[in-house]
Amino acid sequence: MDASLLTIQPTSAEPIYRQIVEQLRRLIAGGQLVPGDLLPSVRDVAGFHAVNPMTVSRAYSLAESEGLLERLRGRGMAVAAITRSAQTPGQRLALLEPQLAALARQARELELSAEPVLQRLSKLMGNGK
Amino acid sequence: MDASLLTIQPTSAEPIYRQIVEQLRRLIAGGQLVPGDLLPSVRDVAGFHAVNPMTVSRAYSLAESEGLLERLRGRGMAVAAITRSAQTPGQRLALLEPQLAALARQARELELSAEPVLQRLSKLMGNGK
Amino acid sequence: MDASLLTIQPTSAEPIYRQIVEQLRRLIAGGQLVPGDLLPSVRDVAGFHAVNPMTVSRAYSLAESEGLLERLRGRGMAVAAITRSAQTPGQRLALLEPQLAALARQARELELSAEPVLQRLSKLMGNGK
Amino acid sequence: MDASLLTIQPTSAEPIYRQIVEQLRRLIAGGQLVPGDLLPSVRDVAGFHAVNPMTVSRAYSLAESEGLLERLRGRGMAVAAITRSAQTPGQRLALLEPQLAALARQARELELSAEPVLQRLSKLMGNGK
DNA sequence: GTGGTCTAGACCACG
DNA sequence: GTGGTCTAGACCACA
Repeated sequence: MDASLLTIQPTSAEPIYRQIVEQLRRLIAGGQLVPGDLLPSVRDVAGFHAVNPMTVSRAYSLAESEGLLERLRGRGMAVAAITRSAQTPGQRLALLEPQLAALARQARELELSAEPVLQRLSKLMGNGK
Repeated sequence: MDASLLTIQPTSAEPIYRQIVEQLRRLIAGGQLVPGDLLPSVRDVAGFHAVNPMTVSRAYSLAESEGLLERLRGRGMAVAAITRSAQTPGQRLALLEPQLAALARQARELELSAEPVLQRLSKLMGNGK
Repeated sequence: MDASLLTIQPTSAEPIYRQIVEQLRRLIAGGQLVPGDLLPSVRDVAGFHAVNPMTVSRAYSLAESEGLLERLRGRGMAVAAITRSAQTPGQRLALLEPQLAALARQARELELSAEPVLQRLSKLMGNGK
Repeated sequence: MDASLLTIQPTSAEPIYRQIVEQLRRLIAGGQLVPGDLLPSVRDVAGFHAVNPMTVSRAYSLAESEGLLERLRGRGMAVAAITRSAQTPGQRLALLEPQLAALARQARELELSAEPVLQRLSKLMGNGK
């Protein structure tokens, strides 16, 4: 598990710590990181990507507080065994409500009808899934 | 052209001034605002939405510097004549692409299938439209 | 003397009233307007160029206070008989000092040497004059 | 890179924030600021020139939106990598054209011949340079 | 430490 | 009436 696992774009509008957390979230959800996997150390990641160690540390801490990672004292951070998927699909959908409402409003401002928007979104989501 | 034209969410992560600029961009692209239309005055918008006039002014100035609006001295701000309104629906849909992509990504992270998300969005958009 | 004598660009960054004053100054300096000439009425100018009569009036008043124009009661505004050219050339050059200093500073910021700047200015001034 | 890099004239008709943006544009075009150079912090500039930090911030933001500067989060603002510095002297001279034209016009209005104006400017620029 | 955003309130320029 | 500029000061996000 080396530091090159992560991709960081320092010029992006998205904060670096959030880039890391989001990537971890995806890597875990996608199975590229499985429970128990050890993450590269803060120092390694910071050195490899030339970012502030505090930023990496902050990302790890945030991921830990979300239950994505767990701290193994003396060994580092590892992917947590506990998953968040215990929530019901309805609860998870509810988390998207603000984004969905914003999207609906924006489409209305653009005088777009529902059909093309839904079609495009469907495509982006891989509608077979 | 009254101040209720704009929607402002003070609690959003997006800065107020940018919410305004983005909305103007969409309203113009969608043709709800056409070249020459006079916008509500800075003071009207500020009063109506209970925000600081300078915040609105900043939005208008930015929109002007982007070529969206033009100043009619002593009369206010108007939708610029040289504007890329009257876009095709496809071009307008493209303006939503980042939001759609983000939504798709988030749904994937939440392990949500396309169907319930599309259904909810469809309802929010008034799917008959 | 009709209203078409003046050119007004409402979209210019230069205030309308100043556009008018500056044009009057030039027209008088250039001899196109000679002392005694009657100017078009405020109402004519305002109507012809679709600007606010108050703006034209303000310009005329300003020109009057500068000694460019004089008010002939019941007849309107006329080019003043008194000229300002009584000043010595040295005094007039002194009026340009701030602009000259600013230009020198800007040229320095651009790492431009004196020669090309002087050459260009000379050309613009019609160096034979 | 200290705050004395910039010159601010609080009494000028040109807004302070624009004075800053224009100076940055020239300093970058002239090569005195090269891509990657870190600018003095908003607080330093504000303190040094006794202006409000927000005024400086506004200037930096504008310069960023123009592509002149880029934000290095947590470190400050730097001259953008994608920049049109290294211009030819001719291109740099062109940036002064509006000022030169205005000066020529004003000299003409003041009935000044080219010679004394050029002489004075030459002196101000240190004509040996 | 860095810049970003917002407020409250003043004053100015323009029409 | 319109928008523009600036100040003083607060709070936040990010590194």
